[in-house]
Amino acid sequence: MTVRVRIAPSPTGTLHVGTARAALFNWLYARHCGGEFIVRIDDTDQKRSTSEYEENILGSLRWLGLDWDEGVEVGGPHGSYRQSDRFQRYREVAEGLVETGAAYYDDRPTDELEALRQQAQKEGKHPGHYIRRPEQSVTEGVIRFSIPQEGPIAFDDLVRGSVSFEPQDVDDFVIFRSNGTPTYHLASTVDDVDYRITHVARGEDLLPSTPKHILLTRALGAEVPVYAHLPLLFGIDGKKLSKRLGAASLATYEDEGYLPEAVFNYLSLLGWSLDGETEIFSREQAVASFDLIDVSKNPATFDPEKLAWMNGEYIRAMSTDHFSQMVRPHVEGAVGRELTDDEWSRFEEISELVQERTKLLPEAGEQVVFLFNDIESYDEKSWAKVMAKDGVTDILEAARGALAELTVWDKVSIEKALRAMIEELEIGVGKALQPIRVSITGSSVSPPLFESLAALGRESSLERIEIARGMLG
RNA sequence: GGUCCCGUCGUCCAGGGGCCUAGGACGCCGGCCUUUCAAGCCGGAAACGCCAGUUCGAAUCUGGUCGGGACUGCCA
Repeated sequence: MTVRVRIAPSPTGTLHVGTARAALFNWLYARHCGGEFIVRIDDTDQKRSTSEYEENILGSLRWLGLDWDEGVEVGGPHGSYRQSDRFQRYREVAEGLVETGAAYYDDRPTDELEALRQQAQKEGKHPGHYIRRPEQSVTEGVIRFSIPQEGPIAFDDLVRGSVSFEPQDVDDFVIFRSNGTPTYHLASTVDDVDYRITHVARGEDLLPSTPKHILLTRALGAEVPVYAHLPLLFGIDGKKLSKRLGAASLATYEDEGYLPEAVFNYLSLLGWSLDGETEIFSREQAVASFDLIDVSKNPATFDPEKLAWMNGEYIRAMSTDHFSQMVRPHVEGAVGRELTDDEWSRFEEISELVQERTKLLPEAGEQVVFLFNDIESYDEKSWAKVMAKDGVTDILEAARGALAELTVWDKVSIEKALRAMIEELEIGVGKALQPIRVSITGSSVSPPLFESLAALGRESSLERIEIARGMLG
């Protein structure tokens, strides 16, 4: 039997990190088993669904490298993979279930239902306890699924083990709304049946809904899929990862300069591990050893710091050419204009040094603006720490003198000249170099100085040292 | 309130009766390297929620307890 798994995002928002992780695990499982990964759009909530969100979601999945074998945009043998195209099908199923007696119409008003819920709660019972099939049958309103009050509903969850619910604790849930649209429970279950989904790996928040889906599936006369309820993801504050806390949307990570490989790698480590030791690994390695049975049961906290570290690892691992190419838009963004190829070659002189110092792509831009723009203002702390000191004027004058004599402007000559100067002045290397650094980069933190001077060029370097010297009075 | 799920360093993940004086990673602290910052290298602090039981032996099995979470909608 071919493994068929799916991710069924609902386009009521951007792709959430938790959904992305669920998609990732499904994808990994499909690839590991040589099965099929399906992307379906659960847009039964027509009020909140938009095509913009759908595009965002699909774009993020593609960015992560999760390709799908069937689904929206790529098609497949099961017709449309968008639930809004299948409302007729759901209506037929719902009405069919009414005919067989598995479901019933219910026209009781909301406040009446609410009263029943409160009564049940007061008695320490499940809220849906009294919301069962009424004596008097009606032919309009919502359609509710009638929970057979027989034995417990038990199943073996791939990550949780055996789980069981008593039928009296499962409410007669609505499968079809009075406005003629299906609910999530109906549409999702019908689709899983129609599309021959074999394994349903989804967030643990859906565990309590699983008995409903199992009963529905059985009422449809279909085989129940294997379930795997994935642990939830939490934000660093210990609360459920939410949009309000920022960065819950995968697209944000793309914008902030994270690499898809790093995000893929990091996400796969939330609730799973390759071997308990290896942190950095390829997609292929993950595919080779991934199995839903190995997914951990406990919820995980999404740690942006570890992601950032991992992103840095990936940045350092790429070729410098590739890095330069990736980082160019970020550098141009920081500089504020497009750079000519001539200017760009200045960056390339020190790109390797920048690469080592970059965790997030945009950081590279900040490190090298000094190469292209004049120093508008010096970093306050840097100035106070290194420039507002005795002897700095002498150092800058000496440095300018030494550098002005150079006929060859490259790293080796610059270093030689400056070291000779330092020896003459009989001061510490750090003490001598820091004022020069602040003069030409505006900050006490920068890429290595000799290379920076070389890349900046003779004219600008001398000029900046002079300007800084002038500011000291 | 009810149902279900979960409890190993601050965080993520190993360990599933003896190999555990509990391992790896991020972060943190200290050191080395060093022209700053990174990177790299070396070292350190840091956890089996608690109580019983089973057993020669429990982080691992069982029960209870406490804590956390999810769900409880004509959202998904």
